[in-house]
Amino acid sequence: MLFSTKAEYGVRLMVELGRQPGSRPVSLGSVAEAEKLPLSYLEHLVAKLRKAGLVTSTRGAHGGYRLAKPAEEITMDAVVEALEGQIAPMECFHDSPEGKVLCSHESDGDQACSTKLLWMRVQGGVTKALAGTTLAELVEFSSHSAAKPTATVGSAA
Amino acid sequence: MLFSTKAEYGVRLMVELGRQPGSRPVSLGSVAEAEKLPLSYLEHLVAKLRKAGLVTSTRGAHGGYRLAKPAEEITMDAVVEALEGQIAPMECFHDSPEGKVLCSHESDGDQACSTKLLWMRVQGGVTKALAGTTLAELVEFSSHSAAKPTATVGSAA
DNA sequence: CGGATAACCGACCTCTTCGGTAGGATTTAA
DNA sequence: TTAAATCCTACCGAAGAGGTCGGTTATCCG
Repeated sequence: MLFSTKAEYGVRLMVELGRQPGSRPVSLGSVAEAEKLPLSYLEHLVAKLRKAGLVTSTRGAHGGYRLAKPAEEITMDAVVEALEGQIAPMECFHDSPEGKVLCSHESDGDQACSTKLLWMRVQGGVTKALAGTTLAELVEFSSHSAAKPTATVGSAA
Repeated sequence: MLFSTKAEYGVRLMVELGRQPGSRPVSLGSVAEAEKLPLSYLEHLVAKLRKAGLVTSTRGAHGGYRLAKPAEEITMDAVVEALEGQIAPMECFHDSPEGKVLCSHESDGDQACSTKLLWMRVQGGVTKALAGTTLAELVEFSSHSAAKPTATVGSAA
């Protein structure tokens, strides 16, 4: 599998937030209820999203989460990266400070390692797909066919 | 990480085989030597490649492995899939017998789950990148810049 | 024939991550 | 002041990653 359920659950969480009018915060409990996901696990995931500046939180009773930006401005590369960590096809891949792609096998001189071409293309394909998809698209897409349960704004359960 | 070192090592192994003239089999030992990879681990990987019909083996002294097809006809989606298993962005994704993409969250009716659009695009990007790259390209690419150690055809060490 | 070489095979082992639980502390609206 | 919510840290079982090891079989060469 390319990604774990962290990305899956996290994206669903974001979509759920994206469904809401936007003014009132949505409690994690209601999201967990709507998506049938374990609340305590979602807490871990939403923490990453918050640290990445994708959602904001308000504590206390009637608190909850809401999107930090309009859904049209949230691209999925940021979401997935917040949840899964840096998107690289392979261990040895990492972005250098100057934005270049490095492969740690190239330490001996700057000769290309035989797999670099391949992983570059793969990474390109993935980031293009992720960066080219906005949260708004997913919200729209999922609300089409679905009489899906939506998180209620009030208290859960 | 999208892929593990299984794909990395396996691809390097294939490239190493691709460098050879083609008639004589290359021993795993010499590949391990050239790429500085553990021989016993490579054995597991090459077994998968063999079962997938990508390499053929000849046993006994002066035995070894060679490509089952010319490098131009080997695309990397087959290689990576043989090593890593089915290429799917997410646990819930699997190809149905008829070639359709399924998402197990859709069991209740055929309504789209909110993440399907995203994962479809990601998978498309990956498979396009993999299927669009041949082993021959990688062999060519790696031999350009490199005074890389090549597996000797004879005995290792 | 008898080594030596190498492919084959399966059991095992350690370490990390995944997916999730538990318990508590803190903030805030009613 | 109490209930609802976020926040935080620790833990835990299962699974996979990345190897290692020992042995078996097949084949060439002298």
